[in-house]
Amino acid sequence: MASSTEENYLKILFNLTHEKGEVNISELSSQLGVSMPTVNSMIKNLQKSDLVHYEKYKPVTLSEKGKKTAALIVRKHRLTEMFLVNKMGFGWEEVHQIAEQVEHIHAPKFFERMDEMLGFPTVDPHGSPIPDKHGRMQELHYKNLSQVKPGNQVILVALADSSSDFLEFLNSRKLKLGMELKILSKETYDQSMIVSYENQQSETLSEKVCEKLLVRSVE
Amino acid sequence: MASSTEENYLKILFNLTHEKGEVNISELSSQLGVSMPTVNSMIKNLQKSDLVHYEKYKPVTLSEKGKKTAALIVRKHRLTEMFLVNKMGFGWEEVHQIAEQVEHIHAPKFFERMDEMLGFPTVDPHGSPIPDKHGRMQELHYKNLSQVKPGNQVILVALADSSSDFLEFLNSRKLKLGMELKILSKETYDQSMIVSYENQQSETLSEKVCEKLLVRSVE
DNA sequence: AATATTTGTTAGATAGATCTAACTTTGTAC
DNA sequence: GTACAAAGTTAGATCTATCTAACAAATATT
Ligand SMILES: [Mn+2]
Ligand SMILES: [Mn+2]
Ligand SMILES: [Mn+2]
Ligand SMILES: [Mn+2]
Repeated sequence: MASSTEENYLKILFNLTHEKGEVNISELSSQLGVSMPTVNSMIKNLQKSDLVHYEKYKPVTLSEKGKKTAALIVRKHRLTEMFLVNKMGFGWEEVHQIAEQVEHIHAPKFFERMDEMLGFPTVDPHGSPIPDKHGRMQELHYKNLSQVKPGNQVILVALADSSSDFLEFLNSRKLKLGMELKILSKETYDQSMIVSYENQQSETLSEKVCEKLLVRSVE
Repeated sequence: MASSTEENYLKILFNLTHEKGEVNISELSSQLGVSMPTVNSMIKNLQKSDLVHYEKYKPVTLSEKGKKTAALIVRKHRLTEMFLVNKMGFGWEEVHQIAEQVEHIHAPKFFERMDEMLGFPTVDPHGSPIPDKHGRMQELHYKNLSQVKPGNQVILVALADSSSDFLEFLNSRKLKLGMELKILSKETYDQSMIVSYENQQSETLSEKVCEKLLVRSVE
């Protein structure tokens, strides 16, 4: 069985693969906060357990076994976040650090029970998909709000950044998933947008923020 | 901060202190499933952090700091067991192994929230007291059922053994905490007792079982 | 009291996860 | 196409948690 340390490597490998396609040693090093030699030796280790494919000086890729293992950890992480928000009353900005620890618990029934109590959710509180119990995750490709043309109306469905800083920013602007947003205008100089939501307030959102808001069109 | 390993040593030290008064290296060794030299070196380690008092060839005792640290881990363990039973629908025989892992999570709000949701319970699903958030635990000294005289009526309030084997045995006899029991008779040869509960069935319980059932008198 | 058993300690080894320093390979810029 | 910078590797050290083998102290048995 993989140690917590190994599990953290696999999970970051899994997330970086989906975000950027390729994963190299220096990226892992900075994401994990450990030195490159440490990553190098751990990767050799994971290779011995057939969890990754690796050749000297080439990017690291997860094996099928590694992908499934990683997906099941991500599943535990996201189910935990959902449970903390929906069943225990935490804010979406508070749950990541707790889930980071709970994801390493080995107790299948514990997570099955969470899943049941939550009604088998398919996304976490930040809109990220929850892999199923076989480790299959649907790839959701949403638009950035920054790519939407003025006059259009969309629904906020997920976030490309779940850092607590960003989540607190969204709290301060009363932005929540599921909200309908209408793009009133876009400033050509800095790409900032004026957005109104649900007939109430309207806010100016910088390009940086709009790039992190993932939306789908109102059908 | 103490590692999970150190936390497990402290917790067992805490429990053994309450059960037997003294704690020696070989007892720790067998309870933890590690060799005596391993315990010896870990105890020196805990001593360096002022968590235990220790002199060569003498029993180990927790320092005040160690007692409080241990009590707070026991608190997390027992709150978790209570949460799993009362809020997640687990049986009392299923929760110990999960709590053994969850107790090492560092997230005060997580356990405070459990506590609130449970209505600030004072005992766990096996009747063991839950230390308060300052690490103070009330010492409950109940009678053994085996010490009760025939004809008397008592309430089952706690267990001196929470192993899943024993809990499954209790399940099979439909014994639950809070039940009123009446001692019908006691066999002088083997100290077994015939006990009736709540007017329904009556069961013969061996001495071994009666010693593990903690009761208080019906007032 | 002498001996045997149990309990505890010391020494030395190993495995996992990490580091720094030094070196090598790969990729980029001129 | 040489030279520089960035990325990656190797070697060697450290710290934690564990083990076994050998020895020592405390306790129990006869
Ligand atoms: Mn998260
Ligand atoms: Mn983690
Ligand atoms: Mn327990
Ligand atoms: Mn534990």
